[in-house]
Amino acid sequence: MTQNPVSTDAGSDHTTPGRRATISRDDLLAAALRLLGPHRSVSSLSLREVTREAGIAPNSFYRQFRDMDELAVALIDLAGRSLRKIVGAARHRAATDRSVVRGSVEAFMQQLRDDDKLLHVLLREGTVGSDAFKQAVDRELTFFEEELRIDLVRIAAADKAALHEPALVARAITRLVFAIGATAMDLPTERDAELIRQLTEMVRMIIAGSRAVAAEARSSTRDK
Amino acid sequence: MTQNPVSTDAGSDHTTPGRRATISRDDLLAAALRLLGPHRSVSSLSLREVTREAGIAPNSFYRQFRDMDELAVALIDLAGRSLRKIVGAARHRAATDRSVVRGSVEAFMQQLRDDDKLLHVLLREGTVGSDAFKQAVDRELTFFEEELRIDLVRIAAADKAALHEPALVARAITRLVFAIGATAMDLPTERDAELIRQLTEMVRMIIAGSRAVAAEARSSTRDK
DNA sequence: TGTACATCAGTGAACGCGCGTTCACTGATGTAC
DNA sequence: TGTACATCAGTGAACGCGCGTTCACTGATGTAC
Repeated sequence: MTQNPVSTDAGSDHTTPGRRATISRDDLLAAALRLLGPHRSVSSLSLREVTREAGIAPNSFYRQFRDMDELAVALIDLAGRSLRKIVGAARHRAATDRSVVRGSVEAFMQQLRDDDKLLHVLLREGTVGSDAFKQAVDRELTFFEEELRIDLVRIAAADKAALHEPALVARAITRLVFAIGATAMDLPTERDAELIRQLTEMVRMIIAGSRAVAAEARSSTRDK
Repeated sequence: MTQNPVSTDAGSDHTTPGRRATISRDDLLAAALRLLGPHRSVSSLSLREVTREAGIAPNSFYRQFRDMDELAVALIDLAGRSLRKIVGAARHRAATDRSVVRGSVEAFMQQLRDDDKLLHVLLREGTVGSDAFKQAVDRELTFFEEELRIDLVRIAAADKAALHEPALVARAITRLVFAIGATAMDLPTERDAELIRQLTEMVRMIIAGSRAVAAEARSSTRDK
């Protein structure tokens, strides 16, 4: 299991007089993460469970968060930041390579298999929960899309192969990879290779489709 | 709000001596559906809530289902059957038309906007819940993929435009539409037109990409 | 048709449990002088 | 440096609540004769 640092400085340590702080927001976030797994989702965690795991009294929770929903949102922010860092690194590492797509997909699956709880949260909990929670998840997905879009445009320019609506391509890829990734969490590891192949193929099809549409649009404009 | 018939004959009405049956499995399923909405998911429903809504005593629940999980799975079966019927009809209606893709996407969104609770269930609850529940959702998605695959092959044959890995194409389209659809549930209706456009474009890109890859593979084989 | 009986769908009451939240508190830490 | 004081992070106990589940029951329905 990957050790998640949870060093988000979420509490904005203002140095005011008279304080102790033996327990921090991060401690609670870390405790919540420890409780998560294939069979425990954020929405099923109780306040008392988290404080029990963190080793503090239930009411101490309120010193850090208004309620569990606020903790859940903080968890999503954390997860998004963590994942973008990882996949971003993988993408730039592979950028010199020919196979950016496969490299990124592999990095993604690897992270999934390392049992990254943060990734689990982001992948599977986007559709259930409070509005604030759902918005937090959507925000992270949008960040992802934007980074991917920039990469796509860059690569397209380098390859001299224009893309049709790169923003849409980025969105489609992101949502698809996340959707398939979410189901992958419950599958045995033996299926990973096949899943990577399928995901890679899907992403390539989307990009090829975008190029085809772009080429088609260009030629039809020329025809006019 | 669409009136959902819930006439699944789920209880297998065996005519044994001495029975009454003033309440049925379907009554409980209907009650559960009534409670669902944008802010209530199946996993957050309690047994007592459902029986309250159905107007029976809490313990009567056990005459129909072992527990809430069994009810949730029954709900998924119902939802899958309902949605496949609707989209299947839309697809065949549009099959004569040129725009199968757009027609299907529109039918899908229309159903979503009719506040079809069954659709909500299927779209958004696939990743949280018991194993049995998740498997039920996955089963329905797989049915969907298979029907779509058959349609794709049929259309490709008619158009004389071969597809690369139609099964993968069907899977990508299904998962993508469901993922985007799930987020659409929370958006205001004004965004629908834009969403339909995006979804249609995405699906077309996937299909175009599949054709492009197929064409490329064919030409490279010919080159050999 | 009428009567005695068996079945079992649905009930009312009760259980123990974990929950979120509140309250007044305590005692270590940091500050002022 | 030493002392008195203010702050406030964390606490222990208690609350009322809705939950899932159990139990022995009741009374309408269908069956046998």
